[in-house]
Amino acid sequence: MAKDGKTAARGKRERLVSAAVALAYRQGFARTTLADIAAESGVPLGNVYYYFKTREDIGAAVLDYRKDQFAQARERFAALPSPKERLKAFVDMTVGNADNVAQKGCPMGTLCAELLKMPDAFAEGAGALLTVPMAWMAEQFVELGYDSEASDLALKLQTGLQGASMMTLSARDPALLVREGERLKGWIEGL
Amino acid sequence: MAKDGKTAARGKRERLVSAAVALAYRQGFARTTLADIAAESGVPLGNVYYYFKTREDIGAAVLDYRKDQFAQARERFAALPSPKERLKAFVDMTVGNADNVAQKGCPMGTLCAELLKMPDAFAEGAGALLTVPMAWMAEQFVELGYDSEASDLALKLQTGLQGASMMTLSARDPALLVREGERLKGWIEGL
DNA sequence: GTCTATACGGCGATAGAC
DNA sequence: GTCTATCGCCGTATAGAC
Repeated sequence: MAKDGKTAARGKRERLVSAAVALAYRQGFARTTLADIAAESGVPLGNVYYYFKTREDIGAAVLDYRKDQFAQARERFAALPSPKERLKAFVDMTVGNADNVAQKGCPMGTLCAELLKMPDAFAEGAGALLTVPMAWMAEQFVELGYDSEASDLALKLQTGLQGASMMTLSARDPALLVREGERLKGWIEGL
Repeated sequence: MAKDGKTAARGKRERLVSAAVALAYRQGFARTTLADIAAESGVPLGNVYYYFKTREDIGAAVLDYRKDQFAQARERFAALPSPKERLKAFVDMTVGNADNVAQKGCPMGTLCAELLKMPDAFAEGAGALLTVPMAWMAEQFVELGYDSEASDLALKLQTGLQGASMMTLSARDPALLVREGERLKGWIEGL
């Protein structure tokens, strides 16, 4: 199956993006070279340019990957019966990554912070990594009947998760994020 | 006054560090070159190496500068009569920087996150940028009589500030940090 | 589509005159 | 202590054979 070039090409492109995402998360995008990405994905350096015209394009692909990651999670959460369960599932998703967060920070938050310090064209849209999930949270709170306060509550939840992620990273202690996650889930449950 | 070399040297060194700190805050340390720092401080490139053996040493100086910045704030806060006022002064310090935070994030938090992704030797001690202030907060809460919960309360405060800073950056809206700061000060006041 | 070889520029770092 | 000139490496990007 799928012996055609397009499929092979897509597979390689995906491997390149995966490698770039992993490396950008581990060591920051700025410090990630094309040689790093080529090595990690097993693609020869020169071939990278068949899939991406410039390094900047790879950065854009990394950003898109992370955005898509939330979009997919959002679809999974949509299957859950209540807004509270959906919100708690989001918290669980973050908490489930606690070990990584303690070493490399929140995948969305750290990428967002890094890209927003880059020249305008490149940074464009990086803020969405955190604001789009927050807007989704607000929708859930609306569904819970908190019309006027929905965006405040969403801000509070996303702030709590991001703050906890930052402190988890600085203290290098996953338990911290786990604990804050439990607290936030309790808060959601009690609303 | 101060015609001797040592003083001139110290002045130049300080200008170099100031430039490095500003550039690392604005565009990240990874993307900051020695040429950038030399240009911004008005020191010729070759002369930079009289003050710093390696680029890594400049990174260490930037980290030290930020650590010292808190140490100095801590001394100022010590003059305030009550723990609550000291804690609120800390919040005010962060909120007072809201316009910068909206563009470049928390000076401590973003540097901490960036350095902690670097090789071990370099990252060593970057976590202190957030954990040392948190430990100071805990001392204030102890003084308020919250012995057993002091570190939880400190974590909550620092988490709130860092989370608010991250969301302020991603939304590029200073008002967000101002609002969260007011909320946190109200919480402190009511303890 | 794939991969090797290489051009080109920029960056960290050094040499050495002043 | 100060500064110019420059070296060598590495990173992005391209040329061109297969």
